[in-house]
Amino acid sequence: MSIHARPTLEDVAARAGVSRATASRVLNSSPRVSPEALEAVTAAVSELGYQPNRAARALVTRRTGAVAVLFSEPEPKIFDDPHFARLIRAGARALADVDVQMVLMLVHSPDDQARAHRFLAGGHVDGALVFAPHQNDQLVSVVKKLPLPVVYAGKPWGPLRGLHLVDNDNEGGAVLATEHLKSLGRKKIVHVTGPLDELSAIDRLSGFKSAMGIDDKASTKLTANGGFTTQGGRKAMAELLGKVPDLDAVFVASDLMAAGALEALHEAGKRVPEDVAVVGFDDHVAIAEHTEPPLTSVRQDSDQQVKHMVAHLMKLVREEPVKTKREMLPTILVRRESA
Amino acid sequence: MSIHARPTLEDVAARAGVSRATASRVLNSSPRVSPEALEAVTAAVSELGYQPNRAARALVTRRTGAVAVLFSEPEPKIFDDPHFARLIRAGARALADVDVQMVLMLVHSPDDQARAHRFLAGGHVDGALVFAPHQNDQLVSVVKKLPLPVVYAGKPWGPLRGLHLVDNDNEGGAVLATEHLKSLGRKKIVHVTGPLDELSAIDRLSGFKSAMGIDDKASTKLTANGGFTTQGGRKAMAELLGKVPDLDAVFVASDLMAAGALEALHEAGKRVPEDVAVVGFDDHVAIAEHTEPPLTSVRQDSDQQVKHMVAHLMKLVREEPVKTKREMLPTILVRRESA
DNA sequence: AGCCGGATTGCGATCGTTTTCATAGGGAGT
DNA sequence: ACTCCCTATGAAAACGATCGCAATCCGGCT
Repeated sequence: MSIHARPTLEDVAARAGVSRATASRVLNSSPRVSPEALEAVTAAVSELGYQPNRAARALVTRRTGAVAVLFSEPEPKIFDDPHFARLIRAGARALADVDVQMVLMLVHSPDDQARAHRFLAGGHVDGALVFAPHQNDQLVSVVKKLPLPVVYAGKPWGPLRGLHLVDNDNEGGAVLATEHLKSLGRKKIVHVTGPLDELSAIDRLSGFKSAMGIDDKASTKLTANGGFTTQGGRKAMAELLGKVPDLDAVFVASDLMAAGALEALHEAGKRVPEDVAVVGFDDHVAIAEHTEPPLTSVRQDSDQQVKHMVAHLMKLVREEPVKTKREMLPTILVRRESA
Repeated sequence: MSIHARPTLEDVAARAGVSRATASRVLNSSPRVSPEALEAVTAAVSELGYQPNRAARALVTRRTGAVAVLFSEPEPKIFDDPHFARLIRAGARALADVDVQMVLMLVHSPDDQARAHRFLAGGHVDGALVFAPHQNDQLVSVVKKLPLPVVYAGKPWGPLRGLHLVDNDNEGGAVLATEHLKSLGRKKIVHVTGPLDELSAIDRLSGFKSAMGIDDKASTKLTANGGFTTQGGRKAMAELLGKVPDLDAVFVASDLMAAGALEALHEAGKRVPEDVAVVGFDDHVAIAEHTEPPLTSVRQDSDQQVKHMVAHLMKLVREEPVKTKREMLPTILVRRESA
């Protein structure tokens, strides 16, 4: 063992005066080790600054200690939407916490899909976290038929049976928002939706409808699509001001759109919240706290969501039993000044 | 070999009627293989859908086939600045292209630094790409003393000797922008800087000063710090309008700030570009094309930058000779309507 | 004293590659 | 025909961990 070579388990064992096997058992916290052995090995490990060789371990355990994180999202969104950065960050954190490598793949083109498929099928990772909210996402169909543990963020489009996922309670959050507006005494409440090829947007719309006690036909008169972008939110709000001149409250399905909606309201000379009360969704602090006025919003905790996804995935990877295939995370209303 | 087990090199060799060694040589494109062997093995590989086992390879080559991508940035920025998403995306793409796994680490707290240090020292990756623009970044000092190939994005703070980096020509770009404004006949040109603990911001300021032919003292009268945020850009612009009432052009050190600056100019009743010409920096399309009016900006190609960083790093990893330790990427001016 | 059984331990095989070294094969040169 | 050399190949030894199996130790019983 030269000075510069990293110590191996063999070195640790020698130093601790035990065999490789025993040292290994200590590292994997097996119960079948004597207290003395445990202590000796632990000491040796820290004295030598030993770190297990991932490759060697992976070779024999047939686990890579890495998971793929797949984002399927059209180009422009990734750049604009701060939600992504947040999710990526949460993923990096949560995976690092369990000492698993995160392999990030951004999948857009069919080329990317092919690459992702090859990579996943190649057994380079133990599992995958998939963020693919859109309708007919090819990535989902590709991933589905792979013999690989997968946990989805939110509901992917298509049949859900057999899929593992962690979703936010979009519908419940929308009900919360709408009820809040009603409780303020608002009579004419409208809704700016997200793109209706995303189930989160659809669920928020359902929540709105059910809290309002209206059906599809009635709801088209009270809603407009803002596409989850600031510009879209602005336009949708303007549209609604035209369709429903006497509106006095609006539930906007994302904070990004709400920022746009506020601009449109200001331009139309409406005061918030006096004339029109506004509730957003996401509780994206960087946005919600800096709008004029600060935005009341439904909080969905992405950090928690990702953390749960990771925990769930790791169970699947270790083939531990999971109680539920689908987890639903609660949402809460955060009051600021806009409603 | 059961149906479900992935084929090994042994299987490929058997099918091709050669030995493991020869098959391996084909996979690593060694020159010492006969054309027939090459063909037979290639065929066998594709028939079996063989994919080499990374762990086994890593074990013997002592290379992991993974590199770390480290971002050191205070929390809020990561969420707001679209530049990050772009860099991450470019990194994912460029690394996937060379079939290397990207391990993303976002490093903020001292805790994160410790974790990163442990991880990097643990030999879990072959090298690292480091994005750490700020002064006195602990991450840089940690990374520096590791015996690990590292390529920096832009100049890290501190002594540069021995460091490998790929930088954009910030100074040149700033000169380009300023000269352009001069060539439009503008007489009173001011500059909104980025945070002066980032060398990119400093370099852009130097470019401005040298194109204007002014010294430090003169420059403080003509500049204000916008901190690379939209809000900051707005405030800085307002400040400059106060300090230099007769200004007729402004070079803003980032598009994000330029968006803020435009708002401030509109509020002050200035027309762009008639009263005040504006040039941004980054050519961040999602911003520059949607401002009012569309923004003339200096393009720095982040995709290229990252691609070069990856190429450079891979050379270091393979211990190939590199001609220059430092690469400088050119910038160009993209004209739109603001100047 | 002899035997039994549970708790610890170590031996050695194993994972799937790369790589060194020795060998076989086959012109070319004498 | 014999050597010489160069090319293509294969046998086998790594790489550093995990884990099944057998061996050892020890106290407690008979």
